[in-house]
Formats: sequence, C-alpha cells, structure tokens
Amino acid sequence: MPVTLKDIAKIAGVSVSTVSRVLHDNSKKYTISDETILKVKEAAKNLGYRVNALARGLRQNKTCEIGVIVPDISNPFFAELVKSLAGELRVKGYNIIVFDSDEDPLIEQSALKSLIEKRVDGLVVASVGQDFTQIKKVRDTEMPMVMVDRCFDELDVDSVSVDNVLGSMLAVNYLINEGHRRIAFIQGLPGTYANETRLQGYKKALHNAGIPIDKHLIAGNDFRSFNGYLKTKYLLKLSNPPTAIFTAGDLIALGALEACKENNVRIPNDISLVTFDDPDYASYLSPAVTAIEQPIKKIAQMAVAMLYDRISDSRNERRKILLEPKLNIRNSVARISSTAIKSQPANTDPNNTR
Amino acid sequence: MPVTLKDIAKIAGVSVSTVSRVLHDNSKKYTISDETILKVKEAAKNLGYRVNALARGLRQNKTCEIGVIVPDISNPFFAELVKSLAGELRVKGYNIIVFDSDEDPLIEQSALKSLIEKRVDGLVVASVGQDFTQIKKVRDTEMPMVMVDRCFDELDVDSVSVDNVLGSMLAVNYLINEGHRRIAFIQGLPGTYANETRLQGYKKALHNAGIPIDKHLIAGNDFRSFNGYLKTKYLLKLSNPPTAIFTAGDLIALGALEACKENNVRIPNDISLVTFDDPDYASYLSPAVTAIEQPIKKIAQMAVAMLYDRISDSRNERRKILLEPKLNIRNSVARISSTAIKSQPANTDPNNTR
DNA sequence: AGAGTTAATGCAATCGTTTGTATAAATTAA
DNA sequence: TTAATTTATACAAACGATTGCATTAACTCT
Repeated sequence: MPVTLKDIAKIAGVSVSTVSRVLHDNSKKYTISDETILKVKEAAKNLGYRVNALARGLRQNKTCEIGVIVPDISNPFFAELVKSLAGELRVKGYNIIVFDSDEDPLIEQSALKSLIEKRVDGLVVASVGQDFTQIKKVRDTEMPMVMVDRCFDELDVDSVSVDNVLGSMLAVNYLINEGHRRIAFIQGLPGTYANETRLQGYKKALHNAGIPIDKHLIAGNDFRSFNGYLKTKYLLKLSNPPTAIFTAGDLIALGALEACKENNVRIPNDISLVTFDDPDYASYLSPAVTAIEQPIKKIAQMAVAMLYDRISDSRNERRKILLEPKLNIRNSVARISSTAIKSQPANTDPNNTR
Repeated sequence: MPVTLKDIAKIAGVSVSTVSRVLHDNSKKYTISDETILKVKEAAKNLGYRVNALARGLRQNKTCEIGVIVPDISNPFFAELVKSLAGELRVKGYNIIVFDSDEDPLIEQSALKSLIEKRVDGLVVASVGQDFTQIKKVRDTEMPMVMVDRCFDELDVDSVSVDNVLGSMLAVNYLINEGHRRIAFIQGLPGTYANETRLQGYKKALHNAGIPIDKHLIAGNDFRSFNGYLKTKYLLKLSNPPTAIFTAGDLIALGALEACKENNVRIPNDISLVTFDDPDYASYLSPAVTAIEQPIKKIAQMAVAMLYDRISDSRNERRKILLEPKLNIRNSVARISSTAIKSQPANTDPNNTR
C-alpha cells in the first residue's frame, strides 16, 4: 500500500498536519522548527512518499489537469497540436488528459463526460461535431473551455483557429493565377466548422474571379485519406475533369496522390494539387505538395493563454481568434496558359490514361 | 458549484447512501423501492449530477486511468500507437493520460512521478532512456506497467516490441540481395533499446554476408529528422560513399530525403534508401520508400492484454514479447550488378554531382 | 512578575464518495 | 401471536489530503 502522511507522521512523531505543512505548504504562515522539518523530510524520503493527487484534488478543488479532445491524433496536424498544447501547459504546471474521439460524436460526448467527472481544471476541444448542443451545455457550466481548429461560428465560446476562409482563398487564388479555371474541391466532413469555412473560401475565391461554381467539382465527405482516394478517382473520370484539385486536409491529399498514381495521372503535368494543412513530410512527397500551413504552435499558445485567462477569471467576455494561414508553394501546381484554357479541354496530355 | 450526492439526497428526501446505491451500485445486494429509485434518478437528472471521480477514486482505490508515456507524439509511429492504445483501453473501460517526454529523460521522470501521484491503475511506457534506474524503481512498486517499443533487455519487466534485430536484418539482407555492399546506417539515440537492437541487426546481417563493418558508415545520434539530414550530408561527402542508406526511424529517413534532394542525389539511381518504421505517407514519398513496418495495432493489443493481466494478478511472471516486422518493398532501392561492385567504386553514375 | 507576543505544533472539520453494519417496518412462518 | 425473515433505508466510518483555529511553551517587554 502506498505511503500516506499518517505513516510519516507516526515515524517522525508529529501530527499529520505538520507533515503536510513541511512537505507541501510553502506559505510561511506556520513556523516549523528545523529539527522537525528534517525529521519529516527524512521519513518521507525513506518511505518513498508520493502525494495522493486524488485526495489533494478533492480537498483543494483543483486537479492541475486540462482535458484535450481531438478528432484524430494520428492526423499529424492534431498530433502536433497536442504536443504543442502539452508543452505550453506543462510550463504552467498542468498535465493533459488526451482523448481521441476518432471523428465520432458519441465518443466525443463520452470523453466530455469523463473529463468533467475527473474535475479537470479546463478543456481544450477540437470538436467533431456538426452540432453543438453538447458543447453548449459544457459552456454553460463553470468549466473553462476553449475550442481549437474545429469550432462553431454560431456558438459564443472562446475559440482559436486559423482563418480557414482566407486559407482556402490563398490556395484557390494561387491556382487561378496559374491559369486554372476548373478547380475541384475535395471536402472533409460536411457541417463541421473546418469544412464549411474552407468550402466558403473556395467558393468566394472562385466568385471573386468570376468563375462559376460547378457543383460536380465539389466532392467528399470526411477528412480521411480514403475519401481523398475515392473522390479523386471520381473527379478523374468526369467527362470534363478539373485541371486542379484543392483538398480540405492533409490525409485527403494523401488519398488523392494514391489515386493519381494508380491512374498514371502525373502531378502537376496532368493535374495540379494544393492542400489545406502542411505536415512535415509534404515537401518530400512525390511531388512536393503546395500546401496551406497553419501556425500550429501559435494556435496552441493562444489557446492556452485564453484558457488560462478564463481559469483565472471566468467573467470576462468570450473571444474568437483567427490566425493567419500561409501558402507554401512547392511543385504540385502547373501553370496553364490561358489560351489553352479557352481553346480546348483541360486535359491535353496523351499520356493521361484515366 | 457542482452537484453532489448530498444535494440529491436532500431533494429526494433520502440518505446519501441510498442515492449512491441508486445511481452507481449495480450489485443487487440492497433492495430499493421503485418509488425511491424514480425520485432519486429524477432529482439527479434535474440537477445535472456528475459523479466526482476524485472522490470515487480515493474511496475505491482505483481510477480507471492508464498512464501512457511516449518520447514524441508527433512521430507518426507513436501517434498511431497512442491511438491504438486508447482504442483498446477504452473498450475495457479505461481512459488514458498521455505524456510526451519529448525525448527528454527528465521530463519522462516527472511524467512518471505525476502519473504515480494521480494513482493511475497502470502504465504503458515507451522510455527515452538509456538508463533504467527510474523505471526499475517503478517496477519494484505494485504499479502495473508494461513497456512498449523502447524497453530494456537487461531489465526484467513486461514488454512488447517488434523484433528490431530481425527488422534490421530484413532491411539489410534485402539491400545485400540487391547487390549492395557499402550500406550505411543512420542510427537514433545511442544507448536506447530501439537503437541498439536495430544496430545489432544491421551488424549481424553484414556479418552473415561476410561484409566487414565500416564504422565510417555508422552515424547519427537521435531519432529526429535533422539528424538524418546532417548525417546524410556527411555520408554523401565521404570519399567512398555508401550505395545505400538504412535509417533507424521514419523521421531520420525524411531528413535523408531532404539532404539528397538538396545535393541533387537521386534515389534510388544514385543511392538507395530503406528505413525502419513505415508511416502512412511512405508510399507517397518521392520515391516511395522501402520500409520496415511494425505491427502497431498488435503491439497495442498485446500491451493492453499484458497490462490487464498484471492489473488482475500482479504475481505472475514477467514476459517479453517480440512481434514480427515486415519489409515493404517500394521504389527506393536500386539493384546493383555484382560486377560493378567488384570492379570499380560503388558510385558509377556520372550524374551524381555530390 | 504578569501581560503580551511569537514560535511550534496539534485538533478536527472538510472535500464527495462508497460500503459494512445497524435499524425499523413489513411480511412470513410456526 | 410471536418469532423469524425479508425489505427498505439510514448511519457512520473510511479514503488521504488541506487548513482554520486552538493550544502550549517560550520569549519579550515594561
């Protein structure tokens, strides 16, 4: 059985409260003789004392734990985010409890339940959901919470994310500048914040350029790679296929690459590719993929700062932070001459055997 | 303030113990009238009761939490491992508390401390360490623990990992069969289990083939990509450079790719590459990289099963499990004719401008 | 020398559960 | 009808810490 204050008290011949003060209480409110301090510390060390965080948390009504929920920790974006959050929080004296909701609202819900029961001091949530009833319930609690990446426009809640609309516009504008007109969008899970805002940016960029939106060029239904694979196959089979694909997430792009490879469609010669998210390996892909980079570290920093503010003072007003994305140009986009676009179908490459 | 059993008891007009039994106790040891059950459940629902896991854990002496420590959660291998562990444990009713030690033994140590203080029911540890004094101390506790991926040969402790020696041999034997003789090894952190065993396999394969070990061809000192980058640059500059590089981890391979790209060294034409670890994106890299795949899901399953055994019965003997790795052949290795090898220096390609 | 301080420590309540034992009322058995 | 049993519930002691208050002894001041 683990050692308790009581055990130490017995051996050191003092009371439990004295032991507690020696070991944990730094407020010099109580004076304790050097001799006692020595005896207690000695005994604690010999017995290998470890404070019971449950008992302490119960008594102090705080746990120094922050709950983190992400939809998919194997997605490099979230892995990096979790790492950054953990780093930021560690220096502030907090540990994190991570839940992977596996893109499943039910798991997310049970994760929320668990974390609340554990009495974490705060929550950082990247929600799967298209629907915010559960999140709203938590917000209406005194539980400090900030949402990251996946949040809800309509819900008044602290949140930090990248400016997805701007990100998509950067990507699509770049494609347009390179001469593309038929630009497909393979989206993630419809109804989610990340997806809707990215879609919105895509549409806005096309609209600004006076390019009508062709709904056959918008496909996809989740953020996984298989979705990218399937929808790329579909797009390549269109009678009038796109000259460029913009994917809503890194995994989708991976799937798109696979589909192109299988169909012997070369990037960027036969079709161009840009993706939202910029994982470390993007520059080593075949070809190096042009991508929208999110400032992950900064997202984590802001989220932690906001959470900290809310923990300290729950009564200030809620904020929604948008950070700037960045376009990293690599080799997955081909320039198309505008004459070619006007005079003939996009796919002019005889090697393209799709 | 959160709702407690007391609040419910007051409203329902019964005692706290009755409330507790209605809400949580499934042992039909105590009979409670339907009327009371209804009243209590009603009140609990109305008040939005959430059990306090701290109080419960304290009383029951268990938390249903498992601590997980990994050296780098942004490494896809560990991200995937954590995800698998979380999935396996969730169905068994356990949550996980993840710590990222950031390859730092001091952080690992403080993570261990935190987790023990939190009274987790068990630990799954992929240790950074070259040194197992801390881990040994934990093992000698009644805390159930299993080590994964990074363990210690000399320490008697439950562990699950891939057969690293075999994995390296698969990789190196394959290179040898393709005609390579000058095979470099870019290693990870020396002194760690994963590294030493992989190095051992590398040496053994060379030895079995009667190829002497050239210590200039063994370089590197951690598992990060920058290490791969630097050491590849170094290897390329050797007067008698290797014809193939075998890297000890996926991130190292990424660094190697970058260095080759910068030096206009083509893979596999100018140099071949094989890596330990096989992340999802490996097949989409430029070129698709031949890699040693670890059965991550199986590692997680075994680890959880073993941990579970130990939690149920701490007195059975400790086991060390080795799982089989798999060689996934892709396009990063060139066949070298044996005549070329015998008659002239390995690098015969005039395009190689290193 | 007595009053007032200060130093050093102990007592006991508390946090929110769980759970063994006790108890009262209702039912059954003899 | 009374003892034995069952049903339904309450009491109270843990779990291991923290912390306001009380207490004792020693010291300082006048």
